Amino acid sequence: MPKSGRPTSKDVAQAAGVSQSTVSIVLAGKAAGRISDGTAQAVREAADRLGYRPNLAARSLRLGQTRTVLLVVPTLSSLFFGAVYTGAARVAAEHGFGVVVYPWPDVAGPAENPFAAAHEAIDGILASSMAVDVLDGLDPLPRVMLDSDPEGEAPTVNFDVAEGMRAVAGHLAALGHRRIGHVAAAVDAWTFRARAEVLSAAVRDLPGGELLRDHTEIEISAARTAAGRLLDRPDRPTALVCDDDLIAAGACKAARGRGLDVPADVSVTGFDDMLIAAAVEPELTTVRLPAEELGARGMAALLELLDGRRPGSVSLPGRLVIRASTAAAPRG
Amino acid sequence: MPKSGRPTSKDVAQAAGVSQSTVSIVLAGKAAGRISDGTAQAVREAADRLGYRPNLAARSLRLGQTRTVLLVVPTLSSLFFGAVYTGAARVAAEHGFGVVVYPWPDVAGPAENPFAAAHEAIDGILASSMAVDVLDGLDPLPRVMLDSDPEGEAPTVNFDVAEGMRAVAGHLAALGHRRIGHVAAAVDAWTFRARAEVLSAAVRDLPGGELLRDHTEIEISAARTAAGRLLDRPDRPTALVCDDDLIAAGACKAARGRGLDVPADVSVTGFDDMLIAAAVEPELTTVRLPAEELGARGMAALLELLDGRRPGSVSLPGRLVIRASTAAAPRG
DNA sequence: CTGAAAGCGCTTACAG
DNA sequence: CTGAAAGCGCTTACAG
Repeated sequence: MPKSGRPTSKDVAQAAGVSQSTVSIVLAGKAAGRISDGTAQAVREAADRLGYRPNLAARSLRLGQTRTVLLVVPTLSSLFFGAVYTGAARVAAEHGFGVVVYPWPDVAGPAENPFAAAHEAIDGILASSMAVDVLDGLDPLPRVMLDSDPEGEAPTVNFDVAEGMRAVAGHLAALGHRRIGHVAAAVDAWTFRARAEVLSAAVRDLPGGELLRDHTEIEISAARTAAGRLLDRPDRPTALVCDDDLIAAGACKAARGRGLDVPADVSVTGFDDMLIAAAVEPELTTVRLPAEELGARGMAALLELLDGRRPGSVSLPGRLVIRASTAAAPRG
Repeated sequence: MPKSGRPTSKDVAQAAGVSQSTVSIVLAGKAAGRISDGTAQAVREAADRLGYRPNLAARSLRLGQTRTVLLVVPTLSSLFFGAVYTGAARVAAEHGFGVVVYPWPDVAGPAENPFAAAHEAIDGILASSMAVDVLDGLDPLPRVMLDSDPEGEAPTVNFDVAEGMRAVAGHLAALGHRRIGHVAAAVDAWTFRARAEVLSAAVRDLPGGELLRDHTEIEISAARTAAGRLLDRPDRPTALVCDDDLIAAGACKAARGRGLDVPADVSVTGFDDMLIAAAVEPELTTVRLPAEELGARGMAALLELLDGRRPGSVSLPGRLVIRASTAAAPRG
């Protein structure tokens, strides 16, 4: 009978007429061959009756581990990271782990670091799409980097963005586009640097190819402005390759605002294939990035790491999804 | 000097030549008038030098509280809940609390309940947009309900959706619309029931008003189908009121697919004013719901509750945002 | 097959 | 102004 508040294992022990150790062993599922069936049964019944749930703080303290992982993402104002969380949480749950999301530095601000936070009681870290080195010199906890520079110390799980971007370039080249605008994300992250490099190389290798580049925040109205600058040039590109579906949505608005038809006058491509790609008209040709799988594979790798093994780095294929925002280049 | 792993307050005490209690008092910021400045200084230096951070599990165990709150949301596949989290986390951080997100039952599945999860070491619960009674009979932890039926036991923080829906109806009525279709969300939640009731009443009060209603998941292609059913009726509505911006995006596609212009032939309204409302063309007339403030006010209320006070229920105004998807009803 | 004891790292009365 | 001690609730060697 608990005096007050939540029952403890001591209360269960008393109710079942056994010792605290017996309760612990039974409820941990380690009774086999150690505790008689009758006793085990009595313990479980008492626990049920009292509504006993173990105090996790005490267990963590005793065990020196929390079975909780911190997922650091740049923002939750993007469906992408919701999907990463979902994948990570699913795999974690299968192994009795919880996932705590920490949007950083978006919400917490750069001053606070993820490890000074109140929910810092964690066993490991999964960090997605962080600017280079931003996590360096912080906590030495086991860590897997998602969608990040593979040159770092920690194991990575990445998308094959190079392949994705080459597919975009190939698709546009086949449609006869030669003068291509890159509406690039003004974000210091590995994935965007990789995309820019690959696109530059692909256009360079294209006979008569010419690349114009401008930068923008990943946000519709800023993207519209940046894309507009490209479209207002005398040597107007016939295709706009955008680093994100949101940027592509802005680029479509810029085109329409200038009386240009997408895709008849300008082709536009996105990247990610999030919800918005299929919401706008015309629906976007884009590269599908399996965000949920990124989270799932990342968590699997972190669990390996926590288990003392050394996971290999993983690269997940992206896939070109051809929809209605690309068409043959207009005759120049 | 820590033997291995993380330094503890004992290590800091030894390094500073003081007792563990002194370390605890100094680092908790309670030194004033109790510990000499020199000693306090020495403790802080030693802690810095060793890179000491308190073990949260131990602190939680000792204090009987975790300074962590669980935010239960139906899904993270919606920007709305990302915004709720952001607001809640900001207020929580100001009070030294952390927020753990738990998408339920979307990710965890209905079988698992939020309190059996590994990250269950929490002081209170913030639950947003849950189906009625779904949390009843679970953990008796202090709780605030967001965007939920105000008839329940727990304090609520809600949007004034009635006012928002009346504004939509008034706007359409002023534009001359009489035959109005409601593309309603097929989701068992207070907010959607409230919207349906208010819209029904508003159209009933409109001379010559007629309401047609169909239901859909909150998802573009399903919404397109549902809106299509309404548009295919012989008594085709001249306006489609949608329970969500995503549904409105689908409704626009349905209209366009039938050669109908939005807004010349059909007006369409959304609800929420999330990203997508300004991404599609025409941009959506919709009701802006301050999701971040919902999270912030909810957390403030929960903090009050945790503090032993009884917070009042709050209703946050929505605001009609008129954009390009509504226009005068076509002459019938 | 079961129990008594120790100890994880912290904070807080209490003693001096 | 500072220290020694107790105890939060758990799990795991160890003893019997």
